[in-house]
Amino acid sequence: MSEIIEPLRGMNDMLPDEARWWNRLETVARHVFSQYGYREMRVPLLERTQLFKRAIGEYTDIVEKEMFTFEDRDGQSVTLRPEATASLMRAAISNGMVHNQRHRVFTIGPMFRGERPQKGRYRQFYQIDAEAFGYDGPDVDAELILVSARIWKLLGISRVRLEINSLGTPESRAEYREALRAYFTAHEAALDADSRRRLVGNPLRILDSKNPDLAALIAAAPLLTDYLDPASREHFDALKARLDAAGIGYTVNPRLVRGLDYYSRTVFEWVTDALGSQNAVCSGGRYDGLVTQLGGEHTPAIGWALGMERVVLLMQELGLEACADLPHAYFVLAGPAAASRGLQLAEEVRDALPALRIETDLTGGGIKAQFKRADKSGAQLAVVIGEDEVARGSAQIKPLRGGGEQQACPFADLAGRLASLIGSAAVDGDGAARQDRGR
RNA sequence: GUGGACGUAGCUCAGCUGGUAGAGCCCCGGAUUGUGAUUCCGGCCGUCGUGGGUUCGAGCCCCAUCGUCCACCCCA
Repeated sequence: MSEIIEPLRGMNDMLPDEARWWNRLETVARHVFSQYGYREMRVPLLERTQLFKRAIGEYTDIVEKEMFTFEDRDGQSVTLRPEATASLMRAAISNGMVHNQRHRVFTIGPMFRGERPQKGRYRQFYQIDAEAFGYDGPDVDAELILVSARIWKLLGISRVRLEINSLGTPESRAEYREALRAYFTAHEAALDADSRRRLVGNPLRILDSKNPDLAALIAAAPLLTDYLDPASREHFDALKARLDAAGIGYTVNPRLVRGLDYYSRTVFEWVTDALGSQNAVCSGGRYDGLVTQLGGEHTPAIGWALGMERVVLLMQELGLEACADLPHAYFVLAGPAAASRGLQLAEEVRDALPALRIETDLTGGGIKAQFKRADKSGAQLAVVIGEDEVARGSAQIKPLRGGGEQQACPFADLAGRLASLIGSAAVDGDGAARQDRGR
């Protein structure tokens, strides 16, 4: 045997039991997107490094130290996308979608960031991204938040809280940045090393510090809200009114600044207290200047990204349900003739009841062993087909959970009998269910 | 990138002050003839993360390395 090849740090394999949760989340998200007219878009995972530098900002942590960047065969610098918005907007520009047009889109897929892994933070991680471009009013800001809120609602997620803020225009933000820099420079002695570093690069990020020693100093710092230009303030007030009208609870967090340079005006973040340190499950904001930065015509835009592993973790923590994938019926097939006839019967049942999950025993082993597997599979019913059954043209159906007697069922009635035994809910197709393989 | 904890069978873990490894689960088979989940019996499973070092001897000590987890940082 050769040496076993291990996966890379922070790269995870997703096994079937885990994937059930992801499927549930993705199914719900796709459903909600279709309800609101958001259409799917898929873009490359690999882009020119320059795209991310220009979009996210040269001096952000992501670009400075977290990107997977390397040279391709032609010696050109390429990067595995650390987030989706830049790629999506590049694609929108490349394909002429921003010339006096409006679009609402979403994409689902992996992102890559070379951070030290911990709970809810991995080097390859998955996001669901929603973006709307071509709309400049606060209505679209509200709609995007409603889309995310509806995903929580359908999933049954609680313990998430919405925080919102407005960053204003780049000009008012610059003015505020200088005010902050002046304030913190005056108190530089009280700052920790990280904050001193941020004082030079991006003083707004000091506001995000988790250091309790800095809490008082930060609380007394100038407020972004006081520097907001009138148009941004009006926009923000209108968004709040929309949210109030829709019954979406939120708190205004004047210290919410976000880490990507391209944001302007509205920013928001859904946070949870159930996941430890990585508490942001979905966040985003408006990026009206990005398209121009990427060489397109001025196009207002806004979007959010939802961290799929964080939401899955939250679903599990809250005891919610995943997609059911346990078979409804398990076919026990004893003997060569039965194996062949059984597969054929299973096909007929699948034709008649498309939502039913049927697992056939493919081992050709003894009946006892097959029954053990039938039980282990979690199926509700075992359908037994052996030599006798084939000769008689009638299967035996045995309930494996709860009560009920084993009964004979002519092959011709199999689909109908299974449908009535299993129940219409399951036969019609069920989205989510608790799975108990045992009792 | 910084700090701390950890890394023993497929899984969860035990292994006392160093003397060349155990349990439960899982899996396979059996407890008379075609029926599971309970019970009983039997079987399979390990280069003790990896590489060095100390020692007569290391899973237990030392160093390095890789990985996991938690926090910082960052952010989804």
